[in-house]
Amino acid sequence: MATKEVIVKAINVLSDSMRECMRKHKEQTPNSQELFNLSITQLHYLHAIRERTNPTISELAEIFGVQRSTVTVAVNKLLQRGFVEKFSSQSDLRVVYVRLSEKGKHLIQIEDLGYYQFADLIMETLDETERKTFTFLLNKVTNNITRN
Amino acid sequence: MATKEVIVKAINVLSDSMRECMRKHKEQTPNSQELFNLSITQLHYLHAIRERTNPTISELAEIFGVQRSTVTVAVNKLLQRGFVEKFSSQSDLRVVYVRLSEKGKHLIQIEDLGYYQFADLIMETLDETERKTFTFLLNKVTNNITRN
DNA sequence: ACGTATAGTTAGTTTTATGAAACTAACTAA
DNA sequence: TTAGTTAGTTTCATAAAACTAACTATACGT
Repeated sequence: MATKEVIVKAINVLSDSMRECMRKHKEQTPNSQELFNLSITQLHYLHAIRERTNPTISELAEIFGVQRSTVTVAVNKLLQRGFVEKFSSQSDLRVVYVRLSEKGKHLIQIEDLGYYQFADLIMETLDETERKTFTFLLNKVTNNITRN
Repeated sequence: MATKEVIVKAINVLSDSMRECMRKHKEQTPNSQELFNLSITQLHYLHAIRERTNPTISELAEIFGVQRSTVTVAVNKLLQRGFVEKFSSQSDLRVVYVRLSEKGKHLIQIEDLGYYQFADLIMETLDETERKTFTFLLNKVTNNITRN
């Protein structure tokens, strides 16, 4: 099987499997109604906000390829529920920054536990040496992509 | 960095990067309006249908953890646009099977090209040996997960 | 043959996501 | 100071996705 095919297959299998895993995690978590009553899109926003330092509305619009108005609405919804905070730039009063609140950080941490479960699922296939190698390569790939 | 952290980071980085990559692919593809005027959810349905042989409505509802009525509506929408076909079981006339039409198969193939681009992005980080190792391990993981 | 269970559909509703257009406030350059 | 731009918001409209409840048609057990 060619390299590309392996990757495409892996993308399909792993993303299906992860969705399933996250769904189970959500079901198992207590108070999940309150915490997880967020759409996938809203979770994407929280992640994107966590990954950068204080993005602006326009940056988020750029990242997701949507209109600024869409971001305004989405962020305001997260604001109402206390997951994020907004604050103005001092040098340019038009600009609005967004960051996670403590509650938002906490939520994402709980969500990460689902990722951990999935990570376990992946790792239980491999022996100790393979695990090290896999982790090393994954890390290399990840770092490279982050750097663009 | 611990194994789990590497994986969680990789999930975040890779899924962000892939979303971005698929968006670009979509923009670059001609006739994308007609072909890709599908939501992410609808694409998930097409993938799920491709991965199995002739799932029923109830099976799809189980897979996605939604009501059967939701699946009926989603599948009918795909049916109207000619991406899937429905046909009844011969042994139980209540049961409806779903499969991809030729047009649906074609669509997914085009979408796979986006995955290929992403695969390229991943692979360009690694040298020949690393690539082989990475592919081998990924294949092992994937096969194991598929087998449940 | 009758009653119940199952597979799927239909109707109606709610929530979320999105875009377009009109708007305010703030900044920039001439 | 005036004209134009930029950042963000608000309002309005629409579509997708999900649910519940009521329904049809089929299957099955007794």
